[in-house]
Amino acid sequence: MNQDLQSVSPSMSAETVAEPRLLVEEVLERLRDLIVQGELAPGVKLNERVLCERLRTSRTPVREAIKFLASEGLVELLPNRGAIVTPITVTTVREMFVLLGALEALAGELACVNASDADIAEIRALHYQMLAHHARGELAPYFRCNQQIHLRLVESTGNATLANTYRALNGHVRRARYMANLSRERWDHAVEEHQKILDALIRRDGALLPALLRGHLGNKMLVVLEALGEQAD
Amino acid sequence: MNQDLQSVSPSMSAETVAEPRLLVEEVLERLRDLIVQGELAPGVKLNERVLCERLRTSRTPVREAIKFLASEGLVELLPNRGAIVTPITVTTVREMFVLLGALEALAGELACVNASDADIAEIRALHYQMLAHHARGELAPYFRCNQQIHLRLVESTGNATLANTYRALNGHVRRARYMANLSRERWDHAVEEHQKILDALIRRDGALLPALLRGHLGNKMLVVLEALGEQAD
DNA sequence: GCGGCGTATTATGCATACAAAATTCTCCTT
DNA sequence: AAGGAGAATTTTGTATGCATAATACGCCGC
Repeated sequence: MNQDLQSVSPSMSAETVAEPRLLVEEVLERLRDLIVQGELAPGVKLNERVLCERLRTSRTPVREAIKFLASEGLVELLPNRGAIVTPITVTTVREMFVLLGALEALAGELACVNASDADIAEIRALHYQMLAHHARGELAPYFRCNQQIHLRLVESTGNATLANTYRALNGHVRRARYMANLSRERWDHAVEEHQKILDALIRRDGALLPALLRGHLGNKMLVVLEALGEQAD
Repeated sequence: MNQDLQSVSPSMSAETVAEPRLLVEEVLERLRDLIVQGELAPGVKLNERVLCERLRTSRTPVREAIKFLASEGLVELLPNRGAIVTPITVTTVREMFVLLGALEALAGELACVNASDADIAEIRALHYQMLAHHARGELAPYFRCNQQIHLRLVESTGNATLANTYRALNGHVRRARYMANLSRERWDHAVEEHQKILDALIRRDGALLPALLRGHLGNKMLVVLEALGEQAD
């Protein structure tokens, strides 16, 4: 959904007039990172005064950013009692993965039709980069590539609304993922799935790709739910 | 996404202590209605002072509500220039319907598994009520029933995340719909589709229902795009 | 009459002030 | 010592103040 406050397009020209970014945007981005990366853990209370000191602003931008994040679902508003980081429950994780599965399946279908050859080439490059990290056992970089691939795929559909919705949901799920202690076996399996996904995309197989993606997401869900220490169904 | 600020659960007991609603909530709800119902037309500037007078508050709650709606996508923030009601373009309408189609398809699939018999009975009742309005040519009540049916279907999946995402997107689309000047022919056709949808739901036909819903949404899209005065592809 | 420049006005963004609600702490009772 | 009433403190929600960016207006030249 949110279209403005996050696309900052960090232009690299030396003479950018340094468009003075709005404070709310700054705070919003920073808060979101803190939450997604788990530094502000699920369930913790957001104390405005503390956040103000940490972010060096007054309460106004902080409060406005919190409202934004509330709509995004990353924080929950408790009337007269401020806000907390939205707790992660087995139920919501499961719900979100089901939804993400459907979104990625749609993305796969659309990508087969709408993605440019350049889009696919870029995803292919990311895929091989990811394989390298897998081979070296570099988990964090692997995850980054992985995320990039999925995001690029969704973006290659040309459907910005889809991409925005995906990003928002993905933010939530990523919070849960940092605990996902991938076994080598599962990891290898995920990589295999990615290979099939890439192949289907290159062949623009609009029937197969959605199914592969949905299955892939289903497996991701199992991993995360396992990490949450709960039986998945 | 947004889970708190809209579920107000208007308890009907005579002795509800009248929990003093937060002003932001009030403003948020009111603003959202104004936008969804088109009273604040797409593209118009949101002047804080004017809104404050209209809603009898200070700027703070208004500004916070606007941030919330920005994340929801109903308004766009223009740095240093306030906010406008998100314009409706052919592109975004098309994008949203594609997305809605996938969401409802997913909902159909899940509903066939998870919906209770009571859920289905309720949808069935709404369906017949809708038929009545159709027979009498009562367009507005027809639309209300229609909305209700789709919403109930999505809710009957038991996937709250899905339902929230659906609601947000649907809000956008509804803004475009008030212009949809349904021809009798198209109207009849839509009703036929709804009949098939209901039948498939009752039979819990998890293979057919998603396809029907997706097709139905596709047709809705055509109607709306037509009304937007633009060729759909 | 039209266009452009400089000023006046307005609107926005951020900070702060104030009131009410929630929380914490204290101290008393049992 | 545990529990609870009540005051003190903190925190939130809302209003307002102030600085700056954007806009509107008027004036002048052409």
